[in-house]
Amino acid sequence: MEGSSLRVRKGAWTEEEDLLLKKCIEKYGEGKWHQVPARAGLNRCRKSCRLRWLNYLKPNIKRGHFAADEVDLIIRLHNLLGNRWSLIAGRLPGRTANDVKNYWNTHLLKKNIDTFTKTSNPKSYQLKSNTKVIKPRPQILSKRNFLVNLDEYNNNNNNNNNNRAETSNNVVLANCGDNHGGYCFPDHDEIMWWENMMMNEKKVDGHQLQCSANDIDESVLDQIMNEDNFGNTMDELFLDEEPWNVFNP
DNA sequence: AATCTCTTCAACCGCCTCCGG
DNA sequence: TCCGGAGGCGGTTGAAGAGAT
Repeated sequence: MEGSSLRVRKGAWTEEEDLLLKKCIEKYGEGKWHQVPARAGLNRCRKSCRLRWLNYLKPNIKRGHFAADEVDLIIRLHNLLGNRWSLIAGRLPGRTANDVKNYWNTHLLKKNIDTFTKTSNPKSYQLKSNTKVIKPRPQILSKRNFLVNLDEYNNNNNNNNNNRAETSNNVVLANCGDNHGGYCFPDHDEIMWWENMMMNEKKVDGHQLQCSANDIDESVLDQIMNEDNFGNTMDELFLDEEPWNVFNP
C-alpha cells in the first residue's frame, strides 16, 4: 500500500529535499520513480517525488499569473475536453496540470458557474444534466488489440457501412466506452468524434461540444478547430505528441 | 490588535491503465 | 490468463496567507 510504510515523510517539501531530488533527477534522469527515493536519499514515497518534480522543480515551469491568451485557451479546451487537465496543460508551455486545475477551480469555475450544479460536497460541482461533454480518452494500443477491436467494431456495425472504422488512414482510438469480453472498443460516438475532429468538421455527430451553451457558438468553434493561440493547427493540437497517439495500421 | 472568513495552491489519496513475469 | 508493481491522472484536502470585521 502506497504511503503505508512507516516514517515516510509527508507534507511540504524543504529546500534540502528539493535539492536532493533535483540532483537525483539531474544524475539519473526522469522516470523509474520507485528508485528515486533511495537514489536521492529521500524519505518520501515515489509519488510524492514525482509530483514535486513535475509540479515544482522541473525546469521551464512557468509560475505566476496566467496570461489572457492562456486563460482563453484553457476555457476553450475545457469546453472541448472537460477536466482533462494534463491534456490541457500539454498545450500550455510551462504550465502543469495541477496549475491548470487549480486555476480553473479558483478563477474560472466561478465565472462558468451557470454551467454547473453543486454536489453534496460544497467544494465540488458537476455539469448540469442537460449538457453533454464528449470526453475522448485516446490511448496507446497494441497492434493486436487495435485489429481485434476494429474487427469487432466493424462486425457490430455491419448494417451501417457509414459507421465502419477504416484502416486505410491514420486512426485515433478513443478509450473504451464499453467493455466487451475483456477488451474494449470505443463508443460509436467517440469514433465519430475523433474522425470528425480529424477532418476538421464543425458538426460533431450532432452533439454540442460546448458545455456552457445550448447551441454551439460557431465562431468560437471555428477558432478552436482551426488554430489555438500559439499558432498550432487543430491537427497539431491533438496529434503531435503523446498521448494523442496516432496509430498507423 | 485580535479574530474570523475567504482564497489559494501544494500535496495527498484513490483509482485506472499498462506492462512484464 | 492472472497478478502485482509502476506510472499517471483527476478529485479533494488542508495549511498558510490575505482580507474583512
